[in-house]
Amino acid sequence: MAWDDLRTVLALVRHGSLAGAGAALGVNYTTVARRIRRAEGTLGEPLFERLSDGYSPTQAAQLIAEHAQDMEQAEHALMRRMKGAETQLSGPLVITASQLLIANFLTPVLDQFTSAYPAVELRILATNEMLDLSRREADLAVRISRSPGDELTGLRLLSQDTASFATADWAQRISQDPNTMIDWVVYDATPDLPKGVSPDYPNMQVRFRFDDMVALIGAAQAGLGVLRMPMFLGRTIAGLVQVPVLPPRSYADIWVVGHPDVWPSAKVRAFREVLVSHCKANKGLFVA
Amino acid sequence: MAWDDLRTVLALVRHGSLAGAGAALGVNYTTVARRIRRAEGTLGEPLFERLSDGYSPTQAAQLIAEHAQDMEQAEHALMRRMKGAETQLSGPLVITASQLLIANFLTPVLDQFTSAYPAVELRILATNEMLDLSRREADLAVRISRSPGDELTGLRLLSQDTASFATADWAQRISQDPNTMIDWVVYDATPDLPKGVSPDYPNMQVRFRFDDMVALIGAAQAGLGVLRMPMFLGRTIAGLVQVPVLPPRSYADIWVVGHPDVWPSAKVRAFREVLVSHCKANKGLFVA
DNA sequence: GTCTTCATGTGCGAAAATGCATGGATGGAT
DNA sequence: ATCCATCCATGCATTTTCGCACATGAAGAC
Repeated sequence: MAWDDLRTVLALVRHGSLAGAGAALGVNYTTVARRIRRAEGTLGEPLFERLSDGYSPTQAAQLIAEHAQDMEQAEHALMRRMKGAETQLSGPLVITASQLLIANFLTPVLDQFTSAYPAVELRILATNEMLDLSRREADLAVRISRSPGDELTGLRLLSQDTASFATADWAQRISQDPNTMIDWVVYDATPDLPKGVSPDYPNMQVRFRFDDMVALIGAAQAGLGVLRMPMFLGRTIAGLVQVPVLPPRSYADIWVVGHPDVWPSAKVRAFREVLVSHCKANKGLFVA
Repeated sequence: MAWDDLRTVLALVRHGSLAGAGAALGVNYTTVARRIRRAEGTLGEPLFERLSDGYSPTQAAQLIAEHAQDMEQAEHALMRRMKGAETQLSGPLVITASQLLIANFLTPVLDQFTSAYPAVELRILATNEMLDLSRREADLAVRISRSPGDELTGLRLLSQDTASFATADWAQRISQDPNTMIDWVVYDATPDLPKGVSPDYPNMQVRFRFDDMVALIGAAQAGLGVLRMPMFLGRTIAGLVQVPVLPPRSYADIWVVGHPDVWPSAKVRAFREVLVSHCKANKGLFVA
């Protein structure tokens, strides 16, 4: 039994269509179709029902997918360990962090790192998604969370507070009349007003909800309302000043996390060192 | 990373030479060389040192082999489970048992089974080696042992005794004069005289040792001495009769064992049924 | 010393796998 | 009702992979 055919079956079970599986495997979809046919011939058993809207796996294909998944895990473990054993400071390195963390705090780290190690091909994945470090979607992640997560190694970089920010216009209005109606712009995931608002400001309402933090910041910059955000963001972003509506409040820590297999790699360690020193030097930015 | 290349690395680490690995994989050895070169190119790292007497794996190759072994286990598990899920009574079925058990007791089972299920391509591995049922070297094994073994399912088929056998000539000589010198021919693995010999025969010596049971039987048939063997064998083999030198003694049971994944297969079950009924019908052959 | 055996590299032609383009079917949005 | 996106099957040209034959080098048997 060809192992690559097993992998192809897994991809097709996962994606449900030849095109999807082909894209995932980096081959033309006709190749997927042919490999499936070959596997069916080898096993003497149909693996998929050809439906008008895609391939539907039979029980046999599901069984294959189940075990091919184990094989895939072994492959990932292998790749992680090979990465972790690397000693040279060249070649690819993949880092992930949230868009805002990168844009507003980490750029000096990237600058310093690529200057120090020009042979490393650094790739940045600026996304809010939690990439799977076990599957090598990234080598190292900077994350805001309460703990590094299962089966990952982590280093606590920073403690941080959140506070409320708005345009200078709002700041002036609020200071002149604490009873004025204060508009909030909030993130979708937090449906209510932030907890811990000061009792000195009795009139508040949620004016807009956004599902995107960048858009939210834009709204605040445009004067649409007050926004709760991490201290470092409010201090960094142009056009916003802190307002006393929400007193500073401790928030989740910032960590650098990686898979223990990958952790010892020379490149990963080098990046960590630059990162840690930059964080130490800028501790004050994050707390009230 | 191509999974089949990982498998090729594993094979080469295991066998140490292109030719050996090629034979194990069922491909030409030049193909092995090329796949290794390709894998080295993909990983950007040498995997083997080319020595005059073969390929010597680097640490990276050993790491690959380690994980490819996990992948192989997953493959074996898959194949076992697919086999176990088979419901049709056709196609290949592999049985293993010792040479002597097959030649002297199991032939009626084979006859009956192939008559009842002519579409099954039955393959017999008549060997004394303990084949690895987890690796699908066989689907079912008839074994003489005290237990079915780790992670295998088993069914106790028969209890059996051993006793001493020799030519009629020897039998007569012994009965005429219990004090005559009695020669033994013994199996290599049991260096001493069998335990439990009757005190009625004081003069005994080991005359020959053999490393092969068939040769041993030939020696006994040629009158070279007395041989301890399972009851059913002594009774079945021409030219030998039981002699009272070694009173019948209980020996290890006969089991049919298989991997639990494969056990439910229709073919495996069908064979088991024929086997069990033949054993039940011939229970008496095995005990004194 | 020579011969045999077992090991690896290389070049060439056959075979297999792959990508691309075309054609056809289905279901949902407009 | 129509258009469009998405899916699949097939045929053809190209690329890649593979097996075979031949050459070579080292180590052990006689």
